[in-house]
Amino acid sequence: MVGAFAVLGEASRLRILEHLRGAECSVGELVDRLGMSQPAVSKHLRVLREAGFVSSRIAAQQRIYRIEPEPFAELEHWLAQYRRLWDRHLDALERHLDNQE
Amino acid sequence: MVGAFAVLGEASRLRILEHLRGAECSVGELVDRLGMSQPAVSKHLRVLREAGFVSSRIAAQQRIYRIEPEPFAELEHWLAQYRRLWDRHLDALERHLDNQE
DNA sequence: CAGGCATATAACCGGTAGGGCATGTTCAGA
DNA sequence: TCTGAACATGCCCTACCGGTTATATGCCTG
Repeated sequence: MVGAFAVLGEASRLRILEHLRGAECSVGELVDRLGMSQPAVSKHLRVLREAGFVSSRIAAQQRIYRIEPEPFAELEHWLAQYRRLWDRHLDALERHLDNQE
Repeated sequence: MVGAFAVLGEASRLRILEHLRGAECSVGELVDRLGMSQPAVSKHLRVLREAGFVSSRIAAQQRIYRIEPEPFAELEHWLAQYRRLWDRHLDALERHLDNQE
């Protein structure tokens, strides 16, 4: 879990994810949009890929990257442990639903 | 936003939050539970405090720390931008499982 | 008010992460 | 098969981060 946060705790990587959120993207397009060197972008993409946030497919000479949903689902699950802190109403609702069963 | 993730991208700080999730806690109690030096714990608490994840009140010679909900709400909000990605994923998974039957 | 406890801060150090440059690798097209 | 495009990787350097030790601060207690 800490690994996922460490991956997201980097401005360039967050920007990459925001770009990929709209549509999948080649490395070159990301380089243009981020104004960073191509090796730097590739390194970040590698980190994101090894953490499962993105995957790539090969199209000719290009690598097309896209977002993968699983790590986000894990974040959601982690966050749920803390949700009752700021949404006690939802917590009460959960107890209500539990009692329904 | 990236700041919040950077704060969470550290094992000791996540452990601190998990301890505080159950109940508020003094620095000394955290030192005992984490098996770390007191200055290290204080440094992490400072980072967490400046990021808004925790707040402290003074009780005699002790500082009692507790979780603050706002940053978690911001995480929730950030995650919502990506939620539809894994909602679709879950939908696809369900359809896949349905087809299995 | 002196002493001790709980915590914060300072100074320092070793590891590591991010950036750039140079280079390797793969593939399309002439 | 040769060339160039697109991307990955290796290497180096610098900056920052987390940890420890030592010290400062603030508050109870005798």
